[in-house]
Amino acid sequence: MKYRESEEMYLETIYLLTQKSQFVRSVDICAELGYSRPSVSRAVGLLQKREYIVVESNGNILLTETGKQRAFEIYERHGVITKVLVKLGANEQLADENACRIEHVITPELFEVLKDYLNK
Amino acid sequence: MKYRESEEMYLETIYLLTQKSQFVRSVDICAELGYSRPSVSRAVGLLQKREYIVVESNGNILLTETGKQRAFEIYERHGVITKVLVKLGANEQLADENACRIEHVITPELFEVLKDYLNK
DNA sequence: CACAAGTGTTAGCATTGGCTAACAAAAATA
DNA sequence: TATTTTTGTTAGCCAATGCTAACACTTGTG
Repeated sequence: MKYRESEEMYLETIYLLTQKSQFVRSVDICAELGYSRPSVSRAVGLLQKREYIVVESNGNILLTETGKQRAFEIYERHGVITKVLVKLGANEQLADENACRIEHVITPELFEVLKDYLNK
Repeated sequence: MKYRESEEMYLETIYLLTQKSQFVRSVDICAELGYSRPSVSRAVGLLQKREYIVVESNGNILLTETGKQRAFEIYERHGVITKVLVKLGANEQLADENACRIEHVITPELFEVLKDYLNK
């Protein structure tokens, strides 16, 4: 039904954490997002069911190919939007904060427009 | 808890409908938003409880001062965002569609930045 | 080894916000 | 006038998503 904003945040977070540590556990996501363990636990379960991640027996969380792809898309959107906002006059912090919200709602077509804008 | 996106959509819709017809009933909102009567009925009840609208005995819906203010803010955000997106290269339709989503999530600070961008 | 701390899960609550089914009242039409 | 249509409401379903309380298992340390 909805665009599942929270799912995207979880994926993006896992992607970012994977960049820096190889080992990502539920509790790391809690720390990063500031959510409770039960909330993250359930979200992780859903991501698993939707085959975006695999959870190893030791608790290590890995992105599947699909998950990686999806996560990267979001990460990329985030970067592009941030740069656009900075170009429009926002400071880094403001741009980043708003990119974080906008990244979940724009259409793919608009994303293309924004990319073109950056490259021109 | 959340930014109550749907509340904003309802307010904006009522505002727009008011512009063209003076008389706005629940069923008009249904038509405009494509939601069911019960959904709109509940939303109207909430807007009333929150004192953004008044519903007359004949079913006519009026924005209160607060509601008008709030609705106009959203409407204004919508316009500004649309213009910005067009300036960045989106066509009218795409810009409008995305403005509709973005308008609910950006911070007031970013809105100021966007306004400045348009006026420079 | 024993207890404490860390980590994950289960159960269950709350809110937002869409829906259908079904009913009631008002308005329009035959 | 009588029937149909329109409109609004009530009841209750469902998914997403946050939370706390409480339990269990693992790990690490005195």
